Amino acid sequence: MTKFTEENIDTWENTIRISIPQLSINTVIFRFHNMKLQYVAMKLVHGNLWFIPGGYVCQDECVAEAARRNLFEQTQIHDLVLNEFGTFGASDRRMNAKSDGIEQLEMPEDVLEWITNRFVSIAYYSVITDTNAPITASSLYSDAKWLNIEDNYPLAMDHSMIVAEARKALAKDLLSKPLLLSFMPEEFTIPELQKLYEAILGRSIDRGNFRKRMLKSGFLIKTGLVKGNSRQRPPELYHLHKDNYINSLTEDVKLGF
Amino acid sequence: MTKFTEENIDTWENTIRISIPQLSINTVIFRFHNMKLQYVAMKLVHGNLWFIPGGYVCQDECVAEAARRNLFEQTQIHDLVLNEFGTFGASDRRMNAKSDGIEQLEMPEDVLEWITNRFVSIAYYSVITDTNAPITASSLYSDAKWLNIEDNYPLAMDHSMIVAEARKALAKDLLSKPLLLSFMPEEFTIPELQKLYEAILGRSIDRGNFRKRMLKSGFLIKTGLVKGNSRQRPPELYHLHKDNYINSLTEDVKLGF
DNA sequence: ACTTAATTGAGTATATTTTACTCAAATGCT
DNA sequence: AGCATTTGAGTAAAATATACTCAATTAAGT
Repeated sequence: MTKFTEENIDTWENTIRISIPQLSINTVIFRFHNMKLQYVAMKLVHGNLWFIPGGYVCQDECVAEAARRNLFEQTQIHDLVLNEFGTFGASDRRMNAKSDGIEQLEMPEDVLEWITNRFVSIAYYSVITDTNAPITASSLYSDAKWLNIEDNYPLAMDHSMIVAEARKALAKDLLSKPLLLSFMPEEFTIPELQKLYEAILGRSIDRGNFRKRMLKSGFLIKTGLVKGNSRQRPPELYHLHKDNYINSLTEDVKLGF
Repeated sequence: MTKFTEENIDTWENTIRISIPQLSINTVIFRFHNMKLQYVAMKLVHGNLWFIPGGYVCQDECVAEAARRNLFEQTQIHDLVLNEFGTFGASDRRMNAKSDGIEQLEMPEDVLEWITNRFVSIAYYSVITDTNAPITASSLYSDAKWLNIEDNYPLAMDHSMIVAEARKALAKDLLSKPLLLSFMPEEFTIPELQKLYEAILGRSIDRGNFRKRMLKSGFLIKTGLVKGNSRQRPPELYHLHKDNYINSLTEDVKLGF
C-alpha cells in the first residue's frame, strides 16, 4: 500500500478510533533460510530505514490477540508460535515524521498526529517455516523483505534493539519452547539443524557432540532417505517426532543441584 | 492515604493529565524474611482483595524510570534490582469500581473513569533486603503488608497471575542476575541461603550438594563467626564476595554442547 | 577404475558434573 | 555424660560434557 486512497483514510480513521493510544505491538518474524537466520522487515515508501512489523491493540482485544491478528495480516498463517519477550518504552520512542518519510504520505492531520505520538511497544517474536509463502507488508509500507540477522541493516527507531533482544529470547527458549516445529521443514538433516542452533546461539558447536546429543534426545526419526545434493557424503534426512520433542522440553533451568 | 482531600484530588487530576492512558506498571516486591519468600501487597480502604503496587507512566518518562519512581515512592530505596518479566494485557483487564471498593472513595468522575478504564500493565519484580524499613502504601490504599508467597491470599484482578509469573522469573534469573545482593543481609549462613533457593524454586535441594556447589562457586567468604541461636551445631556465617559473585553469573543457558 | 576432496556417521577416552549417600563435629538440654 | 538435632566434610557411583579419531560416502578429476 503506497498511496492514501479514501478507503485507506477511512481505515486509518477507524484504527485510531478503536485502538488503545500510545501502545503498539512489534513482532520479529524469524525463519531459517539457506542456513541463515532471517527476519521480516519493510520500508516506508519514502524512507530509507527498515521497520519490523507492528500494529496496535483494539480496545476490546487482548494484547496477545492483537499480536496474532497482526501476524496473520502479514503471513496469512494462523497457528504460529508467538512469544512475548519484552517491552520497549523509552520516553522519546516515536516515529519521526520527517526522517522516516511519513510526511510524504499526506495522511490526515489527526492520523499523522496519532501515529507520531510517543508509543510504548510490546515485543513478540514468531517463527515460521521456510516456504515460498509471500509476506504482506503492513499498510504504510512497501513490500516486506527477509533480512539476514547477521547483516546489520539500518533499522528505524529502536528496532535494532528489538531484533537483538528477540534473538537472545530465541536462545533462551531453545530448550523450553517447541521452536523446531516452526523452524524446520518436514524433513531435514542433522547438519542443517546444527546450523540453525549455531545461528541462534551465535557460536559454533562441536559436530560430533551435537549429533550425539540430538540423537540421544529421541525426537529425531530417520526417514531412510538421504539428501543428495553435493559431491560429499550425503547427510541422512530426519523428521521430528512431535510428542517426544514436546516431552523433551523443560521448563526449569539447570542449576546444578 | 484513606480519604480524598482537596490535595489528593489535585494530585489525581494532575496524574491523569500527565500520564499515558490505559498503560500501567505493576511491581512485585520480594524479600526473604524468616526463611520465607514474601511480597508486598495492600488493600483498598473499603476492599477485601489484595493489590500489588502499581502506578502509571508519565508522558515524558520511560517505562523503566516509571517503575523505579513508583518503587521509590513505596520503599524510599533508590538502587534496587528491577526486572521486567512480562505484560498483562487481557481485554477485560480493569479495576471494578464496585467490588474493588473504589466507588466508596468518592473521587471525581473523570478520575474514576480514567482509573477504571481497561489497562495494559507492564510487570516488574524487585528484591529488597530484609530490614525493618517501612513500606508505604500507594495512594488509594491502606497500609502495605508483606504476604508469604506460599499462602494463597485473594488478590485483585490478575495480580495472582502476576505474582506467580514473577516467581517463575525469579527462578529463571537465579543464575544470571545478582539477586543475592538484594536478598541476603550482610552476613548469612549456607542453610539460610539454601532455604531461599528452595523458596524460589519451590522444591527441596540436597543439603550436601547445595553446600558443595555454593562453596565451589567462590563467592562465599567465611566471616569466622557462627550464628549461635539454637541447641544444634551453630552454622557458620558468610558474606558475599561481590566481584566473584557478579563474575559467577552467566548470561547463556546450558545447552549441553 | 582409481584417486582426491569434502563432509557425514560413528565411536572412544578423558575430564567434569551431578546425585545419592555416610559420618564426625558442635551445640543446648536433660 | 548422654541425647537430639543440625552442620561441615567427604566419598563413590552415575551421568554428562569435551576433545578427539577414523571409516563411510559421494561427485569430480584423472
